Order: sequence, then structure tokens, then C-alpha cells
Amino acid sequence: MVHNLSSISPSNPENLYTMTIDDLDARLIALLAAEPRLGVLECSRRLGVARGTVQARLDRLVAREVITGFGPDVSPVALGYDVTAFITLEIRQVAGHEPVSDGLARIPEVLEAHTITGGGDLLCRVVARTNADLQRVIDRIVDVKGVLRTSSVIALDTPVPYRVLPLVADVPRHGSRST
Amino acid sequence: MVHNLSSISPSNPENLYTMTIDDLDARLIALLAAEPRLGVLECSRRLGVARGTVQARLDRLVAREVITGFGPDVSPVALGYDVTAFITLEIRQVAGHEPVSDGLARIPEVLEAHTITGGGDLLCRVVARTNADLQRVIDRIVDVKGVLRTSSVIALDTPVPYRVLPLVADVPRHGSRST
DNA sequence: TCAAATGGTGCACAATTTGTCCAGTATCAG
DNA sequence: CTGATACTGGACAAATTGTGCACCATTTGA
Repeated sequence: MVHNLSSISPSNPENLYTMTIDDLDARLIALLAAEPRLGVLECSRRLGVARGTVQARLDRLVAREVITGFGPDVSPVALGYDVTAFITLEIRQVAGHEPVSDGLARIPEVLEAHTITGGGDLLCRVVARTNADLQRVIDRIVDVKGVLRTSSVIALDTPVPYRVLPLVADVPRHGSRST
Repeated sequence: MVHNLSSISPSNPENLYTMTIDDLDARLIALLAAEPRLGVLECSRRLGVARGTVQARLDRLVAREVITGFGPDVSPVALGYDVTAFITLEIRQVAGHEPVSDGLARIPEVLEAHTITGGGDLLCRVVARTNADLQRVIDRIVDVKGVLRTSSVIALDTPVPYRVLPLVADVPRHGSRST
């Protein structure tokens, strides 16, 4: 039986039932999150299971897209982008979101963008090298066709950096098969 | 007042000198981002440099915290958390941010939190399993001592998923040493 | 109740990769 | 000129990976 990763589609309705993770899965993810450079063999040792098991679990997690990738996580700050801001865009609704999204995607400093409830709004996270530089970035955003208005807040500090681990530890699981 | 933000240390004087990256660095990061499972040896082949060079570059990037880690990237959606929301918190200023931040950090569904300009405000990203579940999460947030009011927007779609690569490609670099 | 399917264990083997060494060379700064 | 730094190319042992196999336990369904 060959592992055919593509055979398990993320949008496959079948997966709606398999969207929970095992206790072993959770431990594996936590372990990898703590020490990402660990190999499969070392993981199996730490978790006290067979190597093949870890390999299979990992393959499955990746196939199901519970794990979507393995970094590298690049720090914008380390690249000199010290300013982070959240910008709400009011856009012209008639044209739809796509043209605006496309325009935003072309701006490197736009790290992510979401359509949100309310009006025809978008929320995006941007970074800039300085406050002055932020103005340049905002100008670029305003220049995107379809953008009517922007309103930005600057992030001063990040008391809770992005994380998913608590979620993993908290997820309702299938009965632990690993008993 | 010391947060665990040491992962990004913009004030570290060391970084002031090392905040730019090489052309080779950029190519390496891009390569790793595209195919994160690649080993050092394979990278060296693809980049056309010696293995030791790649190893040294990687070590340096990690040491400088340009690369802060290597996943795994876990998808909340795959875990059943289909709803993402951005919640702005108005907090009681007298007590400072920490008590609130600590409270937020204890809620698994709070994926990140930032202090932002304006009043005594926090912006956080939360996930929930359903809209109804979001109410529960919001309730938990409101229960955090020091939180006066919340205002949430739900993310409907994510036309630009989080990314840093365009930034890497765009960073002003030192003259390419590798020439 | 039996048989198939599924998932885990242990083992084994070849191929690859890693972790380190090293010597030689080129470039840059003082 | 000299030292410091960075890259190359090669070498080696040790470790890891990819893969296949036989076997056992549990679950499922006929």
C-alpha cells in the first residue's frame, strides 16, 4: 500500500469525520512544535512508539492538512520591519473583493488580508520599517483600485504571539487508541 | 513588564548590524519556504553552493532570529475551528495590560493578541468551532478581569493568507557577497 | 463467530544525509 | 602586508530515512 498523499483531499467530505486528532497526534504535534528539527526516529523514541507509527501519523496529519507545512518562520522584525499595523479597508462593493485582494497581494508589506463582516470591508495586517514607512505602505494600499478609505491601528506590543499549541492540546479527541 | 517577546528582540543591538540579508540568504529562505522538508545537502545542490555554506547560512539566520523556527504549521480549520474573528478589547487602563494579557493567554482560542494605539485597547485574533461557539469564547474574554468591552468582526474569507515571502524577496540587501 | 481491515510493533537493509573535520583560495579592512 | 572572514571541495564515521516484511491486537461487519 503506497502512500498517496493526494488521495486524501482536504475538502473530501469523508474527512469531516476525521477532523479530530488523536492523543498521540497531539503529543506528536506538541513535540514537533517544541523541537521542530527533530527527525522521525527521534520523535518515535521520545513518544515511546515505533518509528513506522510516527511516520504514518505524520503522513496522515500532513495529508489531512492538519499540518500545512514546516516553516521556516521568518521574523519581519529581524528583517527590519519593526512596525506592525492592522488596517481596515472600506472598499467599493460593486466590483467585489477580488480586484482589491489582488492589488493587496501585490504589496509585499501586506502580510495577510481577510474579508470581514460589515459593509464591504477588509482587514489586513501590514508591516513597515518605520512609522514613516508605514505611511508609504498605506499610500500604496489606498492606491489600490476599489479602496475607498482606510483606518489603521498600530500594534505596539504583542503580549500573546501567534500560537496554536493550546488549541491542539484542547481539541476534543477520538478515544485514545494508543492505550 | 518583561514579556516573553524575546523571540523578537528589535532592541538587541546585535541585530542592528545583522538586520539585512544576503541575496543567497533570500534564495535559501525562499527555497526552504517552498519545500520545507529539504535537507541541507539538497539545498546546497539547488542553490549551487557548497553544503558547508548552506549550513553556515542557516545557522546564522537562526542565530540572528531571522528564522525563528521551523513549524509545524497547524491549521485551526483542520482541527474544526472554522470561525476566525478579530476582537478589539477596551480594557481598564489603571491596571495595565499584563493582567489582561495573562488572562487572554489562558484562553486557547486566543491565537494572538496585540496592544494597539488608542485608548487602552487590545486587538486579538480568536478562533471558534462555530458562530455559537464564538459567543462562548467572547464570554470567556469578557470574563477576563480588566476587560470592559469587546467589539468583534468575523473573518469571512482570507484572500491573502499569512505570508512573509514577498517581504524576503523585497528586503534591501547587502551587496551580494556570493558573486 | 469468523474473516477482513486497520493500525501498531520490531526488525532489517541499502541509500542518503548529517556532523565534523581539513586544507586551499579569495576578498576585504586595517 | 597581514589577519579575519567566507566559500569550496573533499573526506569520514555515525545517524537517519525510505522501504519492505512478518506478526499481533482490535474493530467491523457479514
